[in-house]
Amino acid sequence: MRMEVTGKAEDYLRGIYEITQQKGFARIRDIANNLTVKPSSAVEMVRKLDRLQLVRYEKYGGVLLTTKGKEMAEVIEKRHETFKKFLEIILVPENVALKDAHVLEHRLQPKTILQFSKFVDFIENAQENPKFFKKWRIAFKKYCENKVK
Amino acid sequence: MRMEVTGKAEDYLRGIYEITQQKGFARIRDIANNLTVKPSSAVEMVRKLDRLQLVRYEKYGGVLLTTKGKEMAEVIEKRHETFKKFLEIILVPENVALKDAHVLEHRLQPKTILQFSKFVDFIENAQENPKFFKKWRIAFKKYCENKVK
DNA sequence: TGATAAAATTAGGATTACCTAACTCTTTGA
DNA sequence: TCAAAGAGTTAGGTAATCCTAATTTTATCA
Repeated sequence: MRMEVTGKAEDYLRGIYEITQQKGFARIRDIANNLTVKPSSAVEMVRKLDRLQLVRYEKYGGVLLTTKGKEMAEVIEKRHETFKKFLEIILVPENVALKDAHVLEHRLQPKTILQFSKFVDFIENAQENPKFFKKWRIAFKKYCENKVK
Repeated sequence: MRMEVTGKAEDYLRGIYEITQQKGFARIRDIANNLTVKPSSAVEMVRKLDRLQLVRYEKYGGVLLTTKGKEMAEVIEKRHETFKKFLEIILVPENVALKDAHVLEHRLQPKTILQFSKFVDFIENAQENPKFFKKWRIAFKKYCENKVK
């Protein structure tokens, strides 16, 4: 069995991170709910993450992120936020954006992710000329509304 | 064996379409090269596409798209172009964009794809106010150059 | 035309991720 | 405290893709 942090492993890591933020630790059941999989699938992945030293896990016990796992989860979380913001900017409805942000996160090369993130910053921050960007967003919204199809 | 047109099947379909545009038909070897897989993998997928009636294929013969397959490939191709253009707009280098456009295409929901495509149109066409958009693109480019990291 | 090279196919495996069903722990409340 | 109920685990499968190595078919050219 090869041991790599695949896209799915990252999803789980982010899920565990989110749960941990709320209640200090994660149970298999929480993880399964968060990822919308069966508990048996969650156990399988958690065992893998344990082998990779990204979480600490004991049978019938809670799941905790290791330092390494937490660091990785934070990078993943940030990337996730970038994609969520980006989808908001291009006016994807929130319920759709929520699912698709996950899809966008995996397998993109660092350079592409960087550019996504720069784009989001450019639009969001834009301290240099706030009016310009407000204008831009309004124009895009209008464009979407008119061209109905 | 369930029979669905998965993400990978779409990749193959687009590959076959591209090859067909150039030389009228596709051989297994061409397909394997286009997709960067071994010929044995190409055979496997081509057989699947044949079962789905998306290509016509005979052992040791060429591969042709059916009408249905061609229609589907055209939709896929257009979507692919949208993502490629989008990556150009956010200044992802072409060699990186080429690979990542593929990644972006799969599993996104129709609404999200529509918004990507509207965004690209908005930026590219922008007949209403060409200066505004030129300004926008230059501003984004500058933004990327300054904020080096 | 027949030997060799090239192309295509098949068989047999591997990987990732998911599931169901049966079991085993743990927790909880009467 | 002890029996259900709930949570977690395991075993055994499925599906999609890909691979290597062996085999078969087709093409080429001396």
